[in-house]
Amino acid sequence: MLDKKYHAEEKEAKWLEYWKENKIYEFKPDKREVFSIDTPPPTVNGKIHMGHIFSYTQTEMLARYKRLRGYNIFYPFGFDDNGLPSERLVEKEQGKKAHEIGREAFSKLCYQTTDKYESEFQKLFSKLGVSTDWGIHYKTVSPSTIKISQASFLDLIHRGHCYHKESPALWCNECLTSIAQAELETKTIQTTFNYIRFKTVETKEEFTIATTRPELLPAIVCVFVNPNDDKHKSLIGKTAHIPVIDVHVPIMADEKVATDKGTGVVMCCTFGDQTDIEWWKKYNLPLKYIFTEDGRIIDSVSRYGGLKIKEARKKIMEDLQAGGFVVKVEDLEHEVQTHERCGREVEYSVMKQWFIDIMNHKEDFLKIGSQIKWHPEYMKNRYDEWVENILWDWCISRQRYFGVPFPVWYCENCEEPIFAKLEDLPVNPLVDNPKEKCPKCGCSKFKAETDVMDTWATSSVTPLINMRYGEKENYEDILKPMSLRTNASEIIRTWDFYTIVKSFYHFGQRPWDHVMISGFAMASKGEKISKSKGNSKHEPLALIEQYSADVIRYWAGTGRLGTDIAFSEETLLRGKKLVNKLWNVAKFIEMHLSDYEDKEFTDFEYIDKWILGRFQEMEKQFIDYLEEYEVGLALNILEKFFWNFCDDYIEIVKHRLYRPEEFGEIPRYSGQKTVYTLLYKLLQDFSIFFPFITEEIYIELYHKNKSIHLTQIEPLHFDFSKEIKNGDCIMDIISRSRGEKTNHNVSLKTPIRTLNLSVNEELKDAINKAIKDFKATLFIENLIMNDQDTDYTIHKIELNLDTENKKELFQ
RNA sequence: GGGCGAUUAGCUCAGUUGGUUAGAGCACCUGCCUUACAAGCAGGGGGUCGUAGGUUCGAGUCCUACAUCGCCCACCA
Repeated sequence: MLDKKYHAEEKEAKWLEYWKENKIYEFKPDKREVFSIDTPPPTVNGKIHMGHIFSYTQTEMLARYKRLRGYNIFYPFGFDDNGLPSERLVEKEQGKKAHEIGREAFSKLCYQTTDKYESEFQKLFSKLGVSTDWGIHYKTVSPSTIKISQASFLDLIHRGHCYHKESPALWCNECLTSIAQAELETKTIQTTFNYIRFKTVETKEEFTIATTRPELLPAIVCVFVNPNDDKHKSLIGKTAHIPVIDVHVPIMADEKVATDKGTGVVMCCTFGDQTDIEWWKKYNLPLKYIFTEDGRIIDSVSRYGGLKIKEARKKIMEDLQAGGFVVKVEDLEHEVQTHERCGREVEYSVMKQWFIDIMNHKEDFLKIGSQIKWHPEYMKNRYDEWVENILWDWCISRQRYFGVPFPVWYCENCEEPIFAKLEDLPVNPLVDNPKEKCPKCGCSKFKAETDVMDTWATSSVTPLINMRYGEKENYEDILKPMSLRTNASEIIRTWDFYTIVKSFYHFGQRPWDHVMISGFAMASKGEKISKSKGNSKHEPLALIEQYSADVIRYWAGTGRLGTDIAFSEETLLRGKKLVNKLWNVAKFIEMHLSDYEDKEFTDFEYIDKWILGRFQEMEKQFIDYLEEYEVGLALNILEKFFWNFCDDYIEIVKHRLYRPEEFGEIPRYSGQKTVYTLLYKLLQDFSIFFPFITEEIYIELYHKNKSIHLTQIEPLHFDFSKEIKNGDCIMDIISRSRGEKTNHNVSLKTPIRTLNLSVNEELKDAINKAIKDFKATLFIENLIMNDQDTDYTIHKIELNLDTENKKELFQ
């Protein structure tokens, strides 16, 4: 017996335990086709908010759908715990920088901290009913992951797609590491645009350069003007004198100089921006690197050496002012590139870094991108745009501690890099040593590579981790490619792109068949959840306690794919009502199934055919939506059908279920069979969204299988199109008649003395077939039906307002 | 500046390939104790579908421009 009230907290805990014990979501290869999901390993950065719930739930629902369609689901969860995000978390918690703590101690703290947060994440996702197999979950710092990540690196080295080179790289002087282009975030800042007067050495001709970064004056290696710029043509070929710094540099011409920006004269520094690097390469300019790695001017620059970048900017401006070199200073709002992890403006550094070749294979990456089906389709543009516009090879080395070490040493004598052997992985070059002498010079002393890999270098191999790449017992056959990758749009350029890069290099093929892109959870409309604003007032665990996991899932499951969703108490309330209704209707149906035995039966009442037909129609659309990964739209139509089922159909069939002596045993059985069938199917469909309450009802009422989540959706195949059409008309008439009662402010049980209709032949036939249901539902005493060609016309609804009659009816 | 998306009732959102009177929930109003559910049921009011053009017999839906918002990218001279 179902309880009178559904107590979510108690039941949800019960079913979580049950699923775990019975290994309901365990992955075991068998004859079934595998549907594999590459779900984002969340960054373990300490904060769990509603956004996490949202982005994982839609994927989870898809896993449940595919499971119900007979697929063997491979759905491992992971945690992205290596790299800079974890380091920053630890530094924040400790109130100390990594280098102050020391490499080994710091790594230890990172492991401890990420473990702690991972268990919190796991707890949350479990509570949500995420149907992952926790037995195959992974971390991006475990020995087995490090091994795969290192193997991936070595494979790329051997295939010639990865190289070590001294080259300008983006540098963060807060995190003290190089970073990749994908880690940049644009920020708008207030600054000043400084117009500075220069002179040519030869003719003392004056010209002005506008710059936001006067502290780069000591790094100027060249001045550029546009060759077609009449105003500045005369400068070309002359020598510029840099004020205050007192250095001479050549003035050259380049098409890239825009005449309408600033003054049309540009200083080229090594390095101030991307264009500087291009010019540096193109014209083979000297290198004047003036910043230390922690963001100060190097000591060899006189007057400004040792100053922080911003201090130097201030001081040099003072000096320029004093010398009369400043023409004017304008306030300027402009955008700068910052490091997404810390917000610090990025600089450029020149040092040896490990790069993965991107620029030579852009066409291939675009081709692979188009072999993948993107949901929604327009998200593919984001990918294409990114690939088309990318400018740098992928820098994967980071001058940090907590990450996957490069399996590399360098010969102390000849600098030759020595790579670890595949069979020795994982290795830590700081601890382990090469087993052979340097093949080049025979030296046996080595320096370890101290850099670690960028976190994306590892998270880009999640398909390889999943398939246990390089292991004897692996899933390479089943997971090449995986079925589905899901993530939000912001990491198309990183996670999706890098995974495609690696898959292409390792296997020459796409990593997955489908990519599903979700939107973001917003704190409210137009307001992204952000830690700095602290606008995610709702703690996920508290919300689950308050509303139940099923209801939270309802919120997360609404809306269209790729579209942002606002946090909304109203939506939660709506979900709560829906869950409650499901419980109540199940109770009602249970009540009428005590003597029910399921058997073959085709002699359905007309109205039963109508609702079965309507369900079949709805479920077809429901499945179509889910096949397009439109979880929210599927839920939408299911919900709509369900309320109609309760309010319309159940109200009609009640009489038959309660009073077989009046309406007959067979019509009652027809009703029982209908509600038995439909509740089962509704539970299956709803189980995608509400795994807990549907399980509770299923086990109590059906229990044909160990769990509803192991059943299969088998679409109905009735041919009830006529019944659907005429049944809808009957429902219209019922609805209009009920309206008439309401408009008279009387109960719906008020009898109708006379209902006078004209109907077409087909509808007349339908009403006659459903006559008992029709009359009983509306309490019709007298039905008059005339003929007409069009569907129907209601001529008169005369209510019987006589209280005496009403009394009789209640008895 | 480039790309993509969004703009529909007071609020949160649906509206499939263009086809009668534009839908739902919440909120609001009016009724109804109806042998599952008052966390319910039956009704009602409320929308020039962002703006302006265009295509069409017909446009919320297709095209063009513009506006506003969001995301991604480029812009440090």
